Amino acid sequence: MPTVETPVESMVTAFRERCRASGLALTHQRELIYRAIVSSKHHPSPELIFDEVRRQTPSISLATVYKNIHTFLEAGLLREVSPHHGSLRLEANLAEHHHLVCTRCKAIVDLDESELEPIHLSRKLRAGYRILRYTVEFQGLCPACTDALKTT
Amino acid sequence: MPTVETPVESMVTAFRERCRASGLALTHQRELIYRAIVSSKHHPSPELIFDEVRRQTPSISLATVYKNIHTFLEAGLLREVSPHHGSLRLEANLAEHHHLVCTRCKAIVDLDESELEPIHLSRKLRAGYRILRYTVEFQGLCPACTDALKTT
DNA sequence: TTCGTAAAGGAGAATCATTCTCCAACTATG
DNA sequence: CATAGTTGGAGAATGATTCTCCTTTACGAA
Repeated sequence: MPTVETPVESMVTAFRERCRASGLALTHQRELIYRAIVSSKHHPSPELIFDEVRRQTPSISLATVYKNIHTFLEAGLLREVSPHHGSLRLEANLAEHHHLVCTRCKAIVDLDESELEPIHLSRKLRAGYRILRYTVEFQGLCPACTDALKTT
Repeated sequence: MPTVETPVESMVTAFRERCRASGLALTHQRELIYRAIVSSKHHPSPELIFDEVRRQTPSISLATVYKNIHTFLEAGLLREVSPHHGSLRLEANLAEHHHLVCTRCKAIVDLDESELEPIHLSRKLRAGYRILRYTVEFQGLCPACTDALKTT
């Protein structure tokens, strides 16, 4: 009689199917990397994933971890937590406002607080957290990139 | 008769006062760097600020730009657009959810969509943008860091 | 104003994250 | 199990950021 799959296992199963559907070879390393990310309760960096995965397969290379992370991001199997992590980006506008981030050209446009209704938490936030502020990050395409993709 | 200050000039004036109040020496380079950021309509990277500032003072060093950005961030004169830009951070959870980011230890915790009321835009977003999704980034302190700061 | 001192700047090396190159090993298939 | 096309491994290369070390500057006191 079949055992109920744990959430991690069912995600790994789905992962295998999606690899097959996308024509991605199902290698030992890929499954380890994906499994490490799914199993993590945090939002691990490539370096952390590498450390984890290396415990199972010490010969794995950091470059392999990076390559597969990008492969998985393109296939939509993973998501990047920060839409603009590559380089420090600064602003002097200290008023509450939000951001529109173009996923293609990485432009960031301000959206004033007044353009949005206030956000309400429907439950008390977890005990022990001290929330100082929030920002809404909208992801999408800016006008120039919307056009560029139409033309292509 | 006094001229009305432009927004940029009034921010630079406030900047000078806040430097004095914080005991920061008011150098030529600092004012140039701050002015470059305030004048930018985008959210510039250190490299872009350097390029801009170098047009006025070709001898300025990139290290000076970085050092002062950090000084300004600590003094609360600037804000970092991304709360976690240093390294790629990943997640396999593709469902809509939000993040609590600890500004001290950089931990990122998930907050389910159901813990928040839906967000409504009170006006039509700027024409030409194509919004795909949004994420609310809450910034604050996690329980461990809240305790750590109490003790210190 | 001039000076002394602490703070800040400049140049380039060092470090850290990420990507690339190139060749060997492996997966999927027949 | 042979083969073609992917993928993996190792280390060099690149890009962003920080550090080191020495020189210059800002600014309060004389």
